[in-house]
Amino acid sequence: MSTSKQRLFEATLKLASDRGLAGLTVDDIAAEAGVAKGTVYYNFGSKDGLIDALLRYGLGQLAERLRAHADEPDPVTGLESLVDTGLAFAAEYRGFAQILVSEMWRTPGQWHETLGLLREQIVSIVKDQLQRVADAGRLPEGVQVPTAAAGLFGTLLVVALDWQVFQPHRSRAEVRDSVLLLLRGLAR
Amino acid sequence: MSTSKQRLFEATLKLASDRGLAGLTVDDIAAEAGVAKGTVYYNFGSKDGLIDALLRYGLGQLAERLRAHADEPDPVTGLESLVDTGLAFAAEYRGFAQILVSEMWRTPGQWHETLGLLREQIVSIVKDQLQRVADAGRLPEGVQVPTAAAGLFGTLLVVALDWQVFQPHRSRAEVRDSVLLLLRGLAR
Amino acid sequence: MSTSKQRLFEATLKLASDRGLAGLTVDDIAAEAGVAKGTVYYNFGSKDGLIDALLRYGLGQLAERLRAHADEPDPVTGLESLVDTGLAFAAEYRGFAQILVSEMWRTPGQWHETLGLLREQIVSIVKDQLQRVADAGRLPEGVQVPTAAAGLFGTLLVVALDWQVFQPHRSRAEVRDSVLLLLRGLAR
Amino acid sequence: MSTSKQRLFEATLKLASDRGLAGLTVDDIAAEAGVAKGTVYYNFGSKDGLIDALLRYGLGQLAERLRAHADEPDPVTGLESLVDTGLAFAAEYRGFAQILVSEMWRTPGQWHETLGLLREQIVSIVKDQLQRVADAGRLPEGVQVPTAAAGLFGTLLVVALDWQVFQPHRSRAEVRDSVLLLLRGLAR
DNA sequence: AATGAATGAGCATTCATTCAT
DNA sequence: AATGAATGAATGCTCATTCAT
Repeated sequence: MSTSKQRLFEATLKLASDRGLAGLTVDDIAAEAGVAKGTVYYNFGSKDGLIDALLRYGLGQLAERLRAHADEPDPVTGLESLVDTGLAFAAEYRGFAQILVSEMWRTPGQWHETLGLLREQIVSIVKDQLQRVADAGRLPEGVQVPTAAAGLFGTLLVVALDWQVFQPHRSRAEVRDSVLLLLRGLAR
Repeated sequence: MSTSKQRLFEATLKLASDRGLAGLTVDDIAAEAGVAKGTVYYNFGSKDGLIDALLRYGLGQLAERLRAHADEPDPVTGLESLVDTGLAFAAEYRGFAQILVSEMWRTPGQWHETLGLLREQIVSIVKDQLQRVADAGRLPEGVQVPTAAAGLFGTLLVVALDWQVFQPHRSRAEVRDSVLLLLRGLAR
Repeated sequence: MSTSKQRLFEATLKLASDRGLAGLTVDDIAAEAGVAKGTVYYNFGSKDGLIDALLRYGLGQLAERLRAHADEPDPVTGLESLVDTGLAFAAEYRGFAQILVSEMWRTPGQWHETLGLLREQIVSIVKDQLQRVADAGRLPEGVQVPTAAAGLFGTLLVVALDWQVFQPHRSRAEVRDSVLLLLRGLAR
Repeated sequence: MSTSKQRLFEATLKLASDRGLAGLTVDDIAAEAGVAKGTVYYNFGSKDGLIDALLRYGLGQLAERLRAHADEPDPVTGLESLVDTGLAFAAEYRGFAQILVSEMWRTPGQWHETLGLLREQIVSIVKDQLQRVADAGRLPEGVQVPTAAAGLFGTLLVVALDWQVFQPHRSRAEVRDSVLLLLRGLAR
């Protein structure tokens, strides 16, 4: 990836953490990245194009990290590891998580299509891990894996943000453990 | 409440469902409500004033409905009832749920203060209900009630929206049951 | 017509005479008219909208003036009078004539549709006058009235502009007479 | 002429037919020509330089064609032949004719100086031909040759474009004949 | 001789807000 | 209590031009 693109991604993420996507101007992004405004349009065509590319890039990174735990032998441990990874990612890229939660469920939002596809990707990883837990007979009867996966994804996102925004005094370990406790409720 | 205010609330909610708060103009809101633009400023002082009042109004309604189940004798049944009510509210006022999820965790968001107060109110209701479950010894050991309450609030919001936006074919009953199943995992 | 609209028409015409339509900025038009930039958008929706309205307004004025000579008893005199009126109009509203000649034959130009309709209107007036000349047996045999009308309209426009731009030293009377001489060639 | 220059001329002409000069970007021209944007600046120094060179090139071609009929023995036949050639040129290079008519009478237009010189060249050829007709005593008395020449040039341009844009169904022969009929009116 | 990534001044447009009625 | 014409700061975007390769 070109230096300009990388710098613009980083600048966008940094500013989005502070102000959200709505209050983000191309002027500011370019200034923060240390490039001219035109560079945004040369590389991404539009502000939307930049955000779209950023979403794909960021969610790609997340997917990669989440997949890294797929080969854990114990399915429940793997699921816990997945949760831990998700939390760590949200903490590291808070701006990104805020973008996701702001835009993901906006009906015809400008990036709805992109987000739908990316969500499918992530949810699918969670689903696979949950399925392994289910196959091991460690999910309560009646739980539908696809629904549970979608729910778990959203919950993780929201819990991570709630922690950062409203309970910043809590340690990451505390939050991770409380989510894991909830998950543990699932296991017989 | 005056007719104009009521009409403006309804118009805002309707439009927010389609476009989110960011893409909402005072012109559009006034047109949808069938009043002149000046009326918004006469009644609420500013666009932010309108949104702020709308948030207080909507969350007040939600709090009222949630509290209605506080006197259920069995705490677990009460918790389930609370979830059911939350889902129903989100389905009925989708635009409102979208506003919440879009704005709630935006750090210096324009309505951050208002939302923080309102969130506290709702989370507190959930917390009370969860505490009753804990007091009855039906929560897994180690679960911290305040954390769990915040998490449950966010999860409910997110699951409801995910249902409406990405899985509209599913019936409300299905979604409710799957959330309840997860909750049931908590109970021994 | 509102004051703002009128002022914007006049300002646009004035500036278009100096710089043509291409080099015209909304900032400059608004400043010249003594209104805020937003007023352009409030009244006309866009820069194109302003130009479009201006074309309709200006061509309407021209049509009105041209029709004023329709009741001249002698058809050839009427035609000469029409030419004279056209020249006077072009001299008075040079900017308008420049807009017309710049945009009229631009294939998918932004105002192509509007211009086509308006051209039809003017050409039709010329056509009626020419038809009266033809009915009086004073057109050379074989001349097709519709074609001749379209040609006369364009010629008038171009001769008027050529006079103003490249031969400003010539008096209006001279130019009028030379065009009339050409026309007189038509008459037996 | 280098290949790049030729390709850029052709590309500019092609695009100008569709969009006029104003809506023409260096990006588009270079893309259409199949060269890099920098090549325009390497060869012509600026966009204006390219247009300027194109105008000289195109009008040179036209002048060459028009002069080819100067040795026709009968002056009226020569004039008719000149008209025919002009129409044919406009039909072949419509984009060029559109550029001319759009820019020729724009007062301080960017290429005003160049266009003035070139116009003089063409008008001079027409003037010579008309003078021969006048010398043969076949112009109505009182017609001033310089004025008539300027008028004929503009008329030809405008009639040709009107035909292409608003009356494309008419055959070229028809248009030629109707212009010639008008001219014939000039002859005793 | 040619390239194309990068630039930044300039522009059309949006929209919350004001105020005279 | 309500209106809507007018405002102007703010913003996304365009495009001719430059320059290192």
